[in-house]
Amino acid sequence: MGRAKNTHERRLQIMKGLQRVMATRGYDGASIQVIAKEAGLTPGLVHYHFRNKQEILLSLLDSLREQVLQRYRRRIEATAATAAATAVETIVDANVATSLYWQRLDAFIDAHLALGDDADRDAVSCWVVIGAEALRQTEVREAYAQAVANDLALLQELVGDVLHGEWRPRDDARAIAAALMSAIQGAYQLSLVAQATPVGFAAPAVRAMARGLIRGMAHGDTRAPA
Amino acid sequence: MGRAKNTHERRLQIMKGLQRVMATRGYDGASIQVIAKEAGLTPGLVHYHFRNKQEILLSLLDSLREQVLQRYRRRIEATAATAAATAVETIVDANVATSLYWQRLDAFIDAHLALGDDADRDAVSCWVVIGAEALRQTEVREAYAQAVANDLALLQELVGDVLHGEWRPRDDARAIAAALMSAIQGAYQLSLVAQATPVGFAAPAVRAMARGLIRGMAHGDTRAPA
Amino acid sequence: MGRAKNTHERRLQIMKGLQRVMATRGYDGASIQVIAKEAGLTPGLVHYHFRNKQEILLSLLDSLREQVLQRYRRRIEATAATAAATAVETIVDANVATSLYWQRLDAFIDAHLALGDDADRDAVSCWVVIGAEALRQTEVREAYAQAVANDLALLQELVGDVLHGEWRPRDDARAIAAALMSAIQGAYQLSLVAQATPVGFAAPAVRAMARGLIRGMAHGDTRAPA
Amino acid sequence: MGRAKNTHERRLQIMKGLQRVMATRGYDGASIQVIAKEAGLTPGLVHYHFRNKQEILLSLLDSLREQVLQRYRRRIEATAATAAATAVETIVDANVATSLYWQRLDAFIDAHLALGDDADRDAVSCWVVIGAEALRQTEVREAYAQAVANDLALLQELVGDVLHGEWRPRDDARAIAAALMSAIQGAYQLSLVAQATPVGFAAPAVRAMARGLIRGMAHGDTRAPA
DNA sequence: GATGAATGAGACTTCATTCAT
DNA sequence: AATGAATGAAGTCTCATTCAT
Repeated sequence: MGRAKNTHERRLQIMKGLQRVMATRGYDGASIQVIAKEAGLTPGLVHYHFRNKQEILLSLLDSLREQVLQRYRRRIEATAATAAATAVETIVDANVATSLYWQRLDAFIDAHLALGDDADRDAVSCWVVIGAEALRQTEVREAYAQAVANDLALLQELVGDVLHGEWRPRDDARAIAAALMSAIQGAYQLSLVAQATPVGFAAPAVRAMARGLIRGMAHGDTRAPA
Repeated sequence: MGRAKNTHERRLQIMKGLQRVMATRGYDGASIQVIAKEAGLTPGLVHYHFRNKQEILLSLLDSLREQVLQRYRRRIEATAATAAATAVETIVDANVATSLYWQRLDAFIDAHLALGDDADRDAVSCWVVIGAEALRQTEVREAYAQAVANDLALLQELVGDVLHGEWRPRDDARAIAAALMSAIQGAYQLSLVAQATPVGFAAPAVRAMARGLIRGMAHGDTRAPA
Repeated sequence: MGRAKNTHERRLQIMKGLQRVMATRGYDGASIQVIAKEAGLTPGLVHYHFRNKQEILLSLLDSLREQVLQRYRRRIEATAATAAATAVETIVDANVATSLYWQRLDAFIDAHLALGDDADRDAVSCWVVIGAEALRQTEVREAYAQAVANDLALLQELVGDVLHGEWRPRDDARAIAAALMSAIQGAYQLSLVAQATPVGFAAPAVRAMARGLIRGMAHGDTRAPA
Repeated sequence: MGRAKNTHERRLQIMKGLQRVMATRGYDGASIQVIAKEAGLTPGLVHYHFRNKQEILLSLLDSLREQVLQRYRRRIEATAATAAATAVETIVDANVATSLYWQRLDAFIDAHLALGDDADRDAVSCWVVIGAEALRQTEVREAYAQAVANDLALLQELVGDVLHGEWRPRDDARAIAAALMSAIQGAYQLSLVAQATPVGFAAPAVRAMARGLIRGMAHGDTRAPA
C-alpha cells in the first residue's frame, strides 16, 4: 500500500515558504531552491506538489485573499456580539443601525491595513509584490483583478449600506469604494517602502478618509468651492 | 576632430526604452536585450552608456519624478494666467485666494493621475513597477523613498495652505497629505492592473477625497459617529 | 529512497578537469564551458557542485598541496624501509643518522620537482598558474601564501635537521629554506615555459643547490671572496 | 602637411600603462580601457599605435629585458670604475681578476632582484605575470623563452668566468646557471605573493646560493654524502 | 593623430524544470 | 512521496576591436 497522502499540508508549507521569501526578497528573489529551503523541503518536491512556480503564486493569492476575509469576518462577529449584548438592554433605533454599518466598514478597512503581528506584515508585503507581478503575467493579472473586484464588490456594498443608513442615495457607492480601495492599496505600498509615512498611520487615516469621502461627496462635489 | 558626444541622447533613448518595456513587462521582463531592441540599439551599447541595469532604473526614476514636477508647474502656470486675467475684473477677496490654493492642490493631483496620452500611461505603469522593485533593491528603495518624501513634502505644503485658507489649523496637514498620497499611489496600481476600477476615475475621485478629508478631518474625527 | 549523493566524485571530476585545462591554457583559458567539456559534464552541473569558479580553484589548490605531501610521505616511507633493512646488518652510527636527514630533504625536493608521469606535469603547470593568479585574487593569494608557508615550515625543519646532523647551528635554516623554496618555484616555471633549461635538470640541480647552500652558508658568506 | 609623429612616445606611454596595471591587476585585469586610462589616453588611440593587445605585451617584454640589462651594465660600470681606480695603485693579480668575476655575477643577480624603487617593483611583478601568461599564448611563450635564454647565456658566461678564475673547469657552468636562474625566477614570485619569505631576502640569498653552488658542485656532488 | 561610439562574441552565473533512484 | 543530480536556456556584464567623425 502507498504512503499516507499529505499533499494538502505540503502545499500549505510551500505557500508559506513563498510568502515569507517573497515578503523580503520579492518574487524573482524567490527561486524554487530558496522557497524549498524556507519550507524545509527539497526543490524536487516542490514540483511534485505544484505544476510550476506560477501555480504556487496563484494559490498563495487565493490564500491571502482568504486570510483577509477571515480577518474581516472575525471582526464583524466581534462587533455583532457586542451589538447583541447591547441590544438586550437598549432600544434598537436607527442610530444603532447606522453605527453597525460604520463598524462593518471599519472592520473591512482594519482587516486590510491593521498590522497586528509579523505574519500579517508578510501578507501585506506579498500583496504589493503580487500587485506588481500582475503587470507581467497575464494569469496572475486575471486572478489579481478578480480578487480586487471581489473585494471591491464587498466594499461597495458596505459603503452603500452606510450611505443608505444616512438616508442618502447609494449612487456614489461605487466611486467611493474605488477611491477607498485605492487608498488601501497605496497605503500598503507606502507603508512598506517609504518610511516617509508615519508608521501605523494607515488604518485610522483611511477610516478618516471614508468619513470625509462619504460626507464630502454627498453633494457630488469635485470642484473647488466658489 | 574626434567623434561627437551623444551620450546624453543615448541615455535618454535607453531610458525611454526601459520605460516602454517596463510598463508592459515589468522590471525583470526588461532584459538588456529587450531594452536595447526597443531602443533600436545593441546590448553592448547599453552597457557602454550605463554601468549596469540598476543605473538605468535610477535614472529613469529621476526622470519620471521630473516629468511629474513639470506637469505640475505647467498646470500651476496655466491657472496663474487665468487668475491674473480674472483678477482685472473681479474684486480680489479671500475667496479668490482660497480658490487658488485649491487649484494648486488639484493641479498636484492631476499632474500625478491625469492620463493624457500614451506616454503618460507608460510613466504611470513604471512608477508602480518601480515601487514594487523598491522592495528588493536597497538603492532603488532609497531613491524611491526620497522621491516620495519630496512629493509628500510639497503635498503637505499645499494641503497646509488650503487649511490655512479656510481659517483652520495646519496641524493635520501631514496626515492628510499622507492619506492623499496613498490614494494616488493606489490609484496608479488599480488603474493599471484591475479593470475593476472605472477608467479615468482616478483624478476626480482623489480630488473628491481631498475635499472630504480636509473637511471631514477638521474635527479629528476617525471614529464611527455615535 | 532518493537519489544517491555523488557530490564528492563530481567535485573531484571537475577539479581534475580544471587541472588539465589550466595546465595547457591557463586560468582564464579555463572557462566553465571548457572545464565542463573536459570533465564530460554540462556547464550547469559545474555550478551545481561549486558555488563559483574560484571555489574550484581553491579546492584544486588544496588537492595539489595534498598530492605533494603524499608524494613526500611515500618517499620517506620508502627510505625508512630501506634504512630499517640496512640497520639490521650495520652499525648505527652518526653517519647513518646524517644520511637520513639528507634523504628526507632530498625526498622533499623530489616530491616537488620530479616529473614522473603526465599527471604530475599537469600539477606542476597548475602550480605555476595558480602562483600567478594569486597576484590578482585576494582569496587565492591567501590560500596560496598559506600553502607556501606550510611547505616552507616543513622545509625549514628538514634543513635544520641536516644542519644539526652536521654539528652546525640551526640559525641559517630559515634563509636556506627560503632560498631552496625559491629555486623550486623557479624551476617549476622555467621547466614549463622555457625550453632553455635542460629537461629534468630540476631535481638534481636543486639537490646540488641544497648541498652547496648548506655548506656554503656555513660561514654566512654572501660577499665576493677577497 | 600632417602633424608631427609621436608614435614612439605614445607607444612608451602605453607600455608603461600596461606595466603599471599588470603589476597590480594581472594581465586579464588589464583591459584596453584600463590601460588607456592609466596612460592618460583614449582606448581608440591604443589600437592606433598597436595592432592588438598582445603586441603591447610583447613590446613590454622587450622593454623589461632591456631595463634589466641596463641595470646590469650600470652596475658593471660602477664596479669597473672602482676597479680601475684601485688598479692604479695596486698590483693587479689573480685575486683581483677573480674578484672582478664575482662582482659581475653579483651585479647580474642584483640587477634582477634588488628592489630599489617602485618602478622596479612593478617590473618584477610584470615579469612574473608574463611568465604565467607565457603558458597560454604561444607567441608570448616564444618571446619569453627567448628572453630567458638570452639571460641564461649571459649568466652562463659569468659563471664560467668565475669557475675559470678559480682554476676550475667550465663544464658545470650551464647547470649552475640554470639553477641560479631558477632561484631568481622563484624569488620573484615568492617575494610578491607569499609574505612567507622575508622581505629583501632575495638578492643576498641568491648570491649565497651562487657561492654554495659553485663550490659545492665543484665535485659534481648531487648525492647524499655517505 | 585622436576621439569616443558601436559591435559582437563570450564569460560567469542563476534557475525552472525534469529525471533517475 | 521524496531526494538530489542534471539540463539548457537565459540573463548581466566585459572587452578587444572596428569605425565614423
